[in-house]
Amino acid sequence: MERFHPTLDDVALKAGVSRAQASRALRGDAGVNEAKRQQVQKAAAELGYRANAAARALASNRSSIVGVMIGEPMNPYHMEMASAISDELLRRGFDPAIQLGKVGQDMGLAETERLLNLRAEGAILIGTPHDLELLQQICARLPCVYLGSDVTHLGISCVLGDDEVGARAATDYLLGLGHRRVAHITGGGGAGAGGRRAGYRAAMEAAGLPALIHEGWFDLDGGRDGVNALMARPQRPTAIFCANDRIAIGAINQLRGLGYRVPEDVSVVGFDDSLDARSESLSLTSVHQPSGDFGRDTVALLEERLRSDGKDLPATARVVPVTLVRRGSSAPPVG
Amino acid sequence: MERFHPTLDDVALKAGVSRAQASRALRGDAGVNEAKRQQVQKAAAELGYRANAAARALASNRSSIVGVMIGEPMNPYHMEMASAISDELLRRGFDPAIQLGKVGQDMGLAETERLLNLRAEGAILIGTPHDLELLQQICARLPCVYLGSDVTHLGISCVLGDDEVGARAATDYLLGLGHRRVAHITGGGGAGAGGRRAGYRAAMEAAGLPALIHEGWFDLDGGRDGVNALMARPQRPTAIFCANDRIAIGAINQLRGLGYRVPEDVSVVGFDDSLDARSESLSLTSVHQPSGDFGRDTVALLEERLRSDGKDLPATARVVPVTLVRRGSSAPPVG
DNA sequence: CTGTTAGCGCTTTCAA
DNA sequence: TTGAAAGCGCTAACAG
Repeated sequence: MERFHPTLDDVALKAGVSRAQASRALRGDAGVNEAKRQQVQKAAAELGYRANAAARALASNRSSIVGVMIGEPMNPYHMEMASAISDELLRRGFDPAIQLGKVGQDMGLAETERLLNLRAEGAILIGTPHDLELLQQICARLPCVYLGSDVTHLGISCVLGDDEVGARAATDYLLGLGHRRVAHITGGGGAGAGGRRAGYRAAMEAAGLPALIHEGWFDLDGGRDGVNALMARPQRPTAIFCANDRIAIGAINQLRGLGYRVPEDVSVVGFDDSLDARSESLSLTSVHQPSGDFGRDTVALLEERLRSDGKDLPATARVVPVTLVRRGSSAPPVG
Repeated sequence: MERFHPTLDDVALKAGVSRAQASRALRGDAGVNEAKRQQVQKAAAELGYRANAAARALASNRSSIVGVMIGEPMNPYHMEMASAISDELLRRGFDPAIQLGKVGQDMGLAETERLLNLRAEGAILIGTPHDLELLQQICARLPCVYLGSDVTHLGISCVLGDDEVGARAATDYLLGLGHRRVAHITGGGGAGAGGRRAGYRAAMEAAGLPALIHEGWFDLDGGRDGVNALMARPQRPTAIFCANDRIAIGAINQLRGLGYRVPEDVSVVGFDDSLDARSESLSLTSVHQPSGDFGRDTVALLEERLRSDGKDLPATARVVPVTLVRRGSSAPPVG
């Protein structure tokens, strides 16, 4: 239970330099005799010195803290993003303050308050809040980058996957396999749902086929309801493009429950390429959103805004390329 | 972008009291004239004052930070626990420092270092690390409570569900429905897997039936492989008790993919009662582990240890009662 | 009940 | 390249 923590003075004393020099040496400041730097580092290591984050923040007036608000912690893909972002923040010397959202509830002012108390330098918002009013209130108090959809029209910088291109690729792929009745279960008003709907629409239109849309929502039950509705139509689809993997998983489950085989009777394609999609159990064809790239871009964008300090940069949207990954849940139609 | 932050001096000045009194008033210390307290609070509110967490930590020598290490962020049930714990910490005035584990990788010294830098008062470990050596190293440096299985023999306090009773209840329930060939897909060496295996064994033995165990692991693919193996046996099971919901989901999916109906041909029961289990899509019968209770017990246990300060309390195990929730994935056997 | 006085452990001028 | 000195914003004795 490391109760005693050596201070910088202890290190300085042991290394035979002043506290100021010890501080510089440890932080890699220029202007320190290389030999002394070694001495200081050695002394620090021997004492098991670890800088007190609070003292450092107070003295330097820089907390290094960046809030990470996770809208849906129960959505594994959100967590994959969060994980990538957290790693990237750490790599760049920031200290992530992760906040977990509640089911069916936007994150909001309470979380922002906490970040303000911590003197967070900025925040990254993963698909939350949905409420744009709230989003603007948060962004007015803290430099933010929003992840999931384009909100530049609100003056907010963001990073998003190329939803439209991804959706179009998925739909075109199904059409290319020979499917004609390709349906789409949407993510309703969720982050990215709009672009995916548009991409699907565009692909169907280009093929001269009618769009077959069921308005759903980003969850298992969205997929289940979508399948129930779509398969009850006189003209049953032979392929379904789902707005995310969770919908796709719910859809496959329901299809199989109804006695349809996947992919023999119905092909299913998802979006996100989450860990579950990649599992053998599902082997879900899906649009891959590279979480690593999202992490890097998001942090880079935030850092840029942080560095620009006061000067209001125009809101930027970074669009991350996405790619279709073909797996076992899709095949040409039979007959 | 709230660049300016009023300090306690600003508040004190405005309220016409000393800084010390302002501090006491704001923190709810006893020994402050009630009228003055009001004044101070009013002044603070008007100025938009928010205490600087770093300064407070430095001066009081109490960070209020508690680390929360999440072993499998991509496991929604882990996140449900984490969410409950985070809420409870906040409620009790702690500041959760959430750390996300990587797939297939224990959390370890690097994360501990970070907590030590933050001068965290303690840590809560959710199902990580698996490596007991590592676990002990972490707990030697920071007051910890482990969540998921009994590790009191290592001198570490922990909170866990009543795995054995839960597993027994699930198995007895299936037996009570009339099933004779009840199989179990285990969680391998994962947290809680041992108790669940034992509970299943005990129930089968009490019924005078042979145990039908497939050693799996806590993931979708564990369920898939388990089903493939079990359904290939000459004596196919008519019911499967899975060591967690993820296994159950993989199992159901695979069963349906193979053409079996659930629950008509095979009943499936899970463990955890995660959000997904409760969804209509799955309607999974499962052993409910109340995340709220886990959160409260875990934080209470940690707080107790924190208060006891130096005096080494003996390691305690808090066992949380669990209950079976019957849903659509289980039914009496046909024929 | 209240104010004064010291720091907490670090960074950062400012001179040397 | 170095050290001395002055705080960062707050809490916690200690007197009144």
